[in-house]
Amino acid sequence: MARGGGGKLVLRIEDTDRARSTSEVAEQILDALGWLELDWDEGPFSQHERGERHAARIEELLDAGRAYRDPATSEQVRAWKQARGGAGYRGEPGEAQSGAVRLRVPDEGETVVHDLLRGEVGFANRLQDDLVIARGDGTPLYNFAVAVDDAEMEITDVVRGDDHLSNTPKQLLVLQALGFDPPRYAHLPLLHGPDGKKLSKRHGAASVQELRQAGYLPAAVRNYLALLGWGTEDDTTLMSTDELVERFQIERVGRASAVFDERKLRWMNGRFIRELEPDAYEQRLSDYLQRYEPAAADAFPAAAPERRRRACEIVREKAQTLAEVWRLIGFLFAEPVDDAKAWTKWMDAEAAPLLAAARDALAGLDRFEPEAIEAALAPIADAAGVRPKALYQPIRVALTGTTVSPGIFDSLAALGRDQALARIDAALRRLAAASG
RNA sequence: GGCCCCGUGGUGUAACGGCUAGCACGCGAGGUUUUCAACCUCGAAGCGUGGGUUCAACUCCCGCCGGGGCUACCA
Repeated sequence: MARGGGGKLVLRIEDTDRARSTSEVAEQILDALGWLELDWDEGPFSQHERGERHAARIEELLDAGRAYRDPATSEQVRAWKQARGGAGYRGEPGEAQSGAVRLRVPDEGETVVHDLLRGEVGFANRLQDDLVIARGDGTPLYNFAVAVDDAEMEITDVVRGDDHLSNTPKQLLVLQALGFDPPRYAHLPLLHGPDGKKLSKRHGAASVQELRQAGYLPAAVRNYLALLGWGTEDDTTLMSTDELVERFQIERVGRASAVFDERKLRWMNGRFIRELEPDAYEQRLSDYLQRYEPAAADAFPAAAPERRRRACEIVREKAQTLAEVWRLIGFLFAEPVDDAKAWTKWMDAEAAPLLAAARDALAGLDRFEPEAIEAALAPIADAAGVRPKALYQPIRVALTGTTVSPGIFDSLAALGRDQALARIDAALRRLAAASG
């Protein structure tokens, strides 16, 4: 956790899910980390070794008399507490040979968590139950396993969600019983979804994948996330990852939970995506389409490099996410889509002569480039005494099938003269057929 | 219920106890304009609440209200 280099971050995947195995969850999380462009390796501790080390530590505590076996059921424990005004449960050390293993918690004093963000948070020991560190069958429980792993893996800093703050005294008690020094703790505020519910770790991994699928760039996601619960003194909003690393200070992170607002992420992503170099843009887009856009998966890579580059150029200023791109440039790689509403709105008797005039003007051009195309088309609407839109929208519908596309001159040029004329001709034929 | 954390506009945040509480997203109104975006200008909108300390409180203390977390032989 050293700032500015060399630090190594250990991520412990401790989540399980009834429907999925731990390794599936791990795979998903690692996939998300890879997308976020964070390097990772699996580390030296195997699942099997962990189990043996935990068992040894439990024995150690049992032998030292700091833990004991207790057959009490949860109902009995509840009754015990009820009878004592909610005091922490205390079993009968030394009696039983079976049952869960409980750690003996001191009756006096308090266990205080030194948190980087919240200062000292104290928990009275007399209110803390003698916590179960292992089940009757000997398998360890979370709060015990985590504490042992932290100690044995020599974790220096624990940064995790706020929801673990009240687990921390339990872990501290385990560490204390085993004679280990505790790591430093920082409990970050939780994130809430737009629905007001908390975004849990389990949803978290899925959520990063959703962000990926929604067409956001890793750099934008990192920037946005950093600004949740943290802000700079000088109100800087847009920061490269390098700048983030340089400026971020965990001590400045706020303590209140934050609501995840996707609209701001969209805006931010738009800023990042427009900053991308042409090659990077095409690469990102290509990867995205390959993964999420079945209709484009074959068509895009199969197209001529020149066309792909052109498509990226004309769409770049318009799309805020990668997910919006195909909708805008698909017409360059496939036939026009069928949008009945667009057709009935713009393709009428008034459109036919305008389209025909546009077709002739385009056919006569020497250079089929945006400026030349604009110069050729602009007079047509003028001469007919109609708003430019009356000319351009029918052309757009003829080329793309819809009313939304990149700039019409750019679109025409990118499509090329042959295809552009062919599509306008097809539209004219369809118009003629309709009018009988 | 008990324990713990938190509370600046709709959202995310900034502000040595001291300026008309700043910035960003979003929203509204204009502008630009071939669609949708983008972009430019202007605008509305906030310190949960009641006390206390102080010359002075968003900032410190207490109560209340509100939100959240933990209260498992789950992680």
